Amino acid sequence: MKKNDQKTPIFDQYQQEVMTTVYSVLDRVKCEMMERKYISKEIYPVFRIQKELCGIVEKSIESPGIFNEEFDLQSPPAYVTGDFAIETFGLAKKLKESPQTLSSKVVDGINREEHTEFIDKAVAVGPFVNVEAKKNILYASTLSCIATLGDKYGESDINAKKVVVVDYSSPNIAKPMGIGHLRSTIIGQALANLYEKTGYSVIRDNHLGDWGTQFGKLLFAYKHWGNEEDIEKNPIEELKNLYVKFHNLAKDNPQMEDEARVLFAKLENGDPELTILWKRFRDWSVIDFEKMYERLGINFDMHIGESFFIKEAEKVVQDCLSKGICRIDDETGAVVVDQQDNLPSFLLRKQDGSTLYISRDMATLKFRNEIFNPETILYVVGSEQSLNFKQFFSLARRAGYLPDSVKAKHIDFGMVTKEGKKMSTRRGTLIELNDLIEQSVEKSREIFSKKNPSLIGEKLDEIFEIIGVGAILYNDLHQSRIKNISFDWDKMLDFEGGSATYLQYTYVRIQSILKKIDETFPGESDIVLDESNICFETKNEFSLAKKLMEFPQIIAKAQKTDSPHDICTYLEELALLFNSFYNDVSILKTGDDTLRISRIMLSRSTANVIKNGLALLNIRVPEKM
RNA sequence: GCGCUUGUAGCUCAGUGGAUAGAGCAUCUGGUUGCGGUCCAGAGGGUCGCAGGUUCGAUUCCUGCCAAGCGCACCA
Repeated sequence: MKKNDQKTPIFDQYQQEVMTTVYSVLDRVKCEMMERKYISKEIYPVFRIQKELCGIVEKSIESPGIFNEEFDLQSPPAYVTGDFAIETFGLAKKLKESPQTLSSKVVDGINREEHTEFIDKAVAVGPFVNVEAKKNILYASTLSCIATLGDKYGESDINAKKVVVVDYSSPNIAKPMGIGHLRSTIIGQALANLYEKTGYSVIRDNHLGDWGTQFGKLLFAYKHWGNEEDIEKNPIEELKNLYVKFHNLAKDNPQMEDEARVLFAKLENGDPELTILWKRFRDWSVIDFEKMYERLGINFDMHIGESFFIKEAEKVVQDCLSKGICRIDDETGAVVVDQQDNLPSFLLRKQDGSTLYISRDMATLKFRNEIFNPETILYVVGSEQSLNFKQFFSLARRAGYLPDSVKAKHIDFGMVTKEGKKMSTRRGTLIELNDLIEQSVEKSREIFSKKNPSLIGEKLDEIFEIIGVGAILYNDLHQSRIKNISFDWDKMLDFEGGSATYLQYTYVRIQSILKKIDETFPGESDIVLDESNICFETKNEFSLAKKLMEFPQIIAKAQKTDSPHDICTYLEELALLFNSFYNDVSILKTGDDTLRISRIMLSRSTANVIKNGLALLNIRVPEKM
């Protein structure tokens, strides 16, 4: 079918708007590359210790560079004395020596070293080396580092000057956004934050599902049952009703699907009337989505969407045909990509000539590479699409749209299920995001106004909003991505144990302590002691500081493995350690001035890290609750 | 039928080629006249789905099987 390139003025105007946004994002990224002040990895005690220990170990076994920069700082099990542990099995294999020989060599090397910054001494236990740190140095430099960096503690330059495009949320415009798209939105935003904090310049792209056969369906429904008045009043609700009505009737009238496809093909050929309608649907939806994004604290650089790429998608098909990696099917006339790399064959263009998801995605990929030159592209999309992404990446590599230098990752995640079944618009089991947020916020209002009746004032609504929204975000992020989440109102709104609320509460409690301190010892809550004066007394205090020290490393690992839930696990452990410390000693009653102020610094550092950690997950902390 | 993912404590989930597999909830015991108990400490509870294999060592890697979920061209 011959393409009609005469788009309506509306479409042209829309394309120009998109390009304006794209170039402003590009400017921002270029600027960032030149001017961003990165926090050097080298200033963090955790990385300095790692480097020091690695150096000594390599020296003591006379094998410089053997770790190849992959030396991991591990902690020994709880029942073993020692701050760090090294196991020599791996080395033994590489060097063809016995683990025991190596561990005693390493221990000798460590104990022989005189001018160390953090490392004190070591003992060998069979194949293990248990290392003791200079505890006071580790403790003081960690607290001092946090006090200096504040909100920036944890950021690093590990991935400085690299660009990542994160493609996430990507709701379909013809449908209301439900809890399924929430996962992509939340995970994508957390990953974008993680990448940014390790040095990446991040481009956040909401690749709207604003094209495709579902628009044919919506146009069909609108033409048959659409009521202007109702739509004006409540556009999103009415569009949803139309969509559901279509599906209900199409079950018994399969020809409706064909008619919808015809309408979509007309739209793709630039039918002016349909284009105007399409643009209206799109605008309404975007406005509606924006409200939700704002509430969840999600921010995108652009909402380009698939519709932008339809012309280029056709060129992609032509290009692939000329490169001989796909063919026109003799019988149907559709464009087919044959079985390759053990992947089943699939279509690149429909029989009626209109584009498909994968051809538009190919064009999108080409565009992103040409304009932004990214090091990595993340596609945050549910795992039910994993076959599609394998086909897409395989085709893109063969077509030369995805050079080996560019990493493309499908960040997959499990579904949100209800009673073991996927929730969907069609089944009517979809829970809408608005309802979810409302209910969560209401629940937090209910619980906290009862628990803490003294909580009054104008900021109350904001506090409940922070708690309610935090509970939703955390519920989604605290378990590993890949697993299905079974949807359960009670669990989602459970504010106990391993929840955002527990972490927020710990933060608030620290703020309260600091306030109390200022009443008794005015001005002490924000004193920063000189490193040489910072001290501690109990084991709990040290364990807490050691945990605080690990934070930058945890961020690096969470980014590297695309696992926001590592941050959750870490924060829960941290909060537990703080609560132990809190239970153990009274800061207010600490008589010794430097010890008391050190403890205040420790508490403030903990609050700081909880805040920074939750911020990575897009969760805010209230000042009271 | 083929492919992908998952299977760890009663429940929800972490974790790992190596030292005695961990949290939260639930159950039981103890602490607290507090810096906000939405806390802390402790106990019980596990053949890490089953069976083989690789390895000095496997819950982790490989193979087979069982169970659940998802996917397998004109949807996205």
